[in-house]
Amino acid sequence: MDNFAIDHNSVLPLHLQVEEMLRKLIEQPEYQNGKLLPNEVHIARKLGISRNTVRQAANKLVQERLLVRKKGVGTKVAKNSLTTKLNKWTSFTHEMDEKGVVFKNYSIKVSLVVADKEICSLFNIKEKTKVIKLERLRGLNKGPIVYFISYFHPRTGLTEKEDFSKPLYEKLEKEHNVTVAVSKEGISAILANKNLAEKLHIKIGDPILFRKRVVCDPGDRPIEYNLGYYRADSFTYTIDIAKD
Amino acid sequence: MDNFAIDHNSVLPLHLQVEEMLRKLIEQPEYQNGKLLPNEVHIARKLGISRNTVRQAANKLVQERLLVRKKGVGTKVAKNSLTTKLNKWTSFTHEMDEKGVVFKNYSIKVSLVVADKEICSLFNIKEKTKVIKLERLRGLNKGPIVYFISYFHPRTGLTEKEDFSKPLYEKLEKEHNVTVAVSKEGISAILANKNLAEKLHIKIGDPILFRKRVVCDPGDRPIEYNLGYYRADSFTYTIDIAKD
DNA sequence: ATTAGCATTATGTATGAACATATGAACATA
DNA sequence: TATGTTCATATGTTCATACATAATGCTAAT
Repeated sequence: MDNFAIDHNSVLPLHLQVEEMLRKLIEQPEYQNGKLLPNEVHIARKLGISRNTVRQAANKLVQERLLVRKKGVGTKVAKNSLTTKLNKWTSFTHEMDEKGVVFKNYSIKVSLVVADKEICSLFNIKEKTKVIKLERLRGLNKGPIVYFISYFHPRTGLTEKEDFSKPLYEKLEKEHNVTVAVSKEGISAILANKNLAEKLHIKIGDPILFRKRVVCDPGDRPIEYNLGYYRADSFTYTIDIAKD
Repeated sequence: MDNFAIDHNSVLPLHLQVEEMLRKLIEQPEYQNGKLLPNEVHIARKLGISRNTVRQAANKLVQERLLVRKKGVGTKVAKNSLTTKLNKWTSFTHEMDEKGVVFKNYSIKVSLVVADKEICSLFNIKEKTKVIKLERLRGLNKGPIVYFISYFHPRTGLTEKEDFSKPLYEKLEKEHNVTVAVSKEGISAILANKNLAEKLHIKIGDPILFRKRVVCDPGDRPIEYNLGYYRADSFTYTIDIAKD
């Protein structure tokens, strides 16, 4: 911390600078081993900024469970128990949202296909019924992250000519009066085959997080059958089992 | 909001009072439909408190993804997309931690059992080797939440006489010099049988979140084989797939 | 020796003020 | 019509300050 300086002229807000500083600081073995961090007042004075700003920065790390504070005692690095690093992915997407960096579509393909047995029994429709199939490759600017395949129940009224570049669930709600709620999910890990490897810009045999999902309306009627293939590097996945 | 008053004499901090107020406020249909909340300055003036305190309260909800703020525009309720309510469980446990309310053991049973085939192959030990089996029923004051069964690799040096009421992984690190890191997890949902229903205080047939987990040391050698049966009501589970 | 109480320390809560910056609307100009 | 300009607005950042409260250890009274 000693050889670290705040740049008051930087476009980066002070609290973000301090946050970065703290992240680096707490990597040091002493702090990993449970030594108390310098106290807030001390840090503030040392960096020549307000205590509030230091707190604002530290709050972020507390929120991420990297730090634990104890009134009257001090602040230290959280025991690296199993829960550490847990919220990496969710907070990542949230931050992207906040900064306006959004998931974008790399490519979209819409087709009308004959539903296979699994889909027919899931959707409870006659065999050989045709359904809309949507394939999307999505990711950030730096590259694709997930490859989605979706099948939609005829009930949705979606057609082949639909503009699928708009946000999907928003579209369903607004234009087709269909509200959604996930009901069942299953996840597993698979290895990339040639097709997936090319799409996701990874090597054949690289790990992929595979998610199978049935999206239903509030009445628990299936709306969408969704297959997601995620690049597994640095990926944290969250499932919601809550019913209410 | 109008018929709401701040109690400066309450033991409850102001920001918590405001937080509660906001939670109630945003349940109203108008705000659910996208209407902007009253702005921070207005709320502050109205309640007779500082804007910072209002912000502190609102921050919590932003953090939970219940609210979204937009500079120069205002604050409104987040679109209830699929991610809403996602972090309920993790944030719940975190808050319990902060308040010192901890998971406690309802019952503990330790035994020495002959490892079955699955465990032997997983632990890479000879068939019929005996291993320590630990059964724990854990939860909060209001009742049990999870039933764990753990099998430990002989390498850990754990014995039948061990005091398992202490924190498990802490114990392994300090007393047995074994550091842990989860390596593989699988989760699924099952229905409660008679045994589980009795243990978890639920009805037979109620949903249970089943987690199978192999806990390894940093060298990726298996330490523990863990089966967890979680009450599935209001339960949100998070998996970390990241490797680094 | 044990305990009650006190001082110290660090975080927790709260205030009020000021300026920065993004947004969108109204207005003006080319 | 299209493009700037300005302005009001609401959130974002930062500051200095004050007091509350929990934890810890020391000290003095029992």
